[in-house]
Amino acid sequence: MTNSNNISGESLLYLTDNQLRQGIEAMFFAYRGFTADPDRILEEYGYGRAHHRAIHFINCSPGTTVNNLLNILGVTKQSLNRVLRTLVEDTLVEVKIGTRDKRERNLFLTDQGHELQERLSLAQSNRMRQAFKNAGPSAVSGFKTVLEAMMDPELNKIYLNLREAGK
Amino acid sequence: MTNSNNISGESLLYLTDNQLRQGIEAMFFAYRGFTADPDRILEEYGYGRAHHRAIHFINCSPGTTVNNLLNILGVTKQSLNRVLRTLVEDTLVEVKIGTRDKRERNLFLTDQGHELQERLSLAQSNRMRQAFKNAGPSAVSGFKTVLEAMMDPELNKIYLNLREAGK
DNA sequence: TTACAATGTCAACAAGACTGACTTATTATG
DNA sequence: CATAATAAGTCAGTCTTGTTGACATTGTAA
Repeated sequence: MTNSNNISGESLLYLTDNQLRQGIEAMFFAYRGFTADPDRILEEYGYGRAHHRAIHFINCSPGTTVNNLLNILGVTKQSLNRVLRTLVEDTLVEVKIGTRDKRERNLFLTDQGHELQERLSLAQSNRMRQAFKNAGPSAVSGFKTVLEAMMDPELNKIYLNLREAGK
Repeated sequence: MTNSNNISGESLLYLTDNQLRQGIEAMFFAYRGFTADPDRILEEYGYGRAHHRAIHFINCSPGTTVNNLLNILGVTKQSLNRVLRTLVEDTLVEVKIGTRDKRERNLFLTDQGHELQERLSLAQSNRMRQAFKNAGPSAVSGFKTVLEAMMDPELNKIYLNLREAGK
């Protein structure tokens, strides 16, 4: 069994090199599963994960600014702009000049954008729902606890802010 | 609190759209933390994540073949070969002609390769150890359970094989 | 001997990240 | 008001890492 050398109890065992290595590999393989379903949908549109991320976070925070999105995504202005430009050209994203500060651009999904967003979200949520169902509530709680502890502190802040924004 | 609308108990609440969305975002932000430390080390060498992955799995299964590595990594022969070639040129990886089947190439880390592997592993493990420590044993168990449920079935098989190989 | 398999290689291409430099509006500050 | 700072967009060039397709080499198996 996995616990053949469990002499000192789980509280000590769970930090062995082997357990850590398994954690690393679990992240690697699970992340591939995590992105596999949306990737197939995006391919139809000629889009990539960068488009997915932009759509996801514009949907979460409608009216968000470009700068805000840059902070969340952690990429350069030039990199985001390329993606944003195609989404605007394809009328999935709408750009409105800021009301308070006219330098800012507020980003919104169009109806078409929402349509794709929902397809992507459904595909990704279905897999996560299935995983959560199989694992059970307490496993889900542990899953989130570990992931939150694994984030960089600034990213954890952003994550928690989004959490509140989602009511 | 997060449970302000917890009327029907956790067993029903944990599958709401919001909980699923949070799971998706947790994966996104945690994966960035997961790769941040190794990325900084790899930069010194002019390497990328592709090199890290190759080094990791050669270390786990010394003497593995190219085909085997292709299955694990899920990339094309050409893509892996480019990475492998630089690692061999830099004498981090050694290639030996197969004994059973002389068409096969068995891959090993050199001493230099082990050195980098240990630096990378240490950096990544440290973060995971910290996360595991903060979260506690039962959270770690839940973390792995959910990740395993999230993998594609074939990837889960590969993951479980590696788990056994690691004693 | 012929077919198949494992590997390596060449070329061309694309997504998506980066840096650096520069422009255009607009706002804030002295 | 003039100047500095900010938000955004753009152009050009580079890098990594993935892709296809075609082809060569070597070794195994039918």
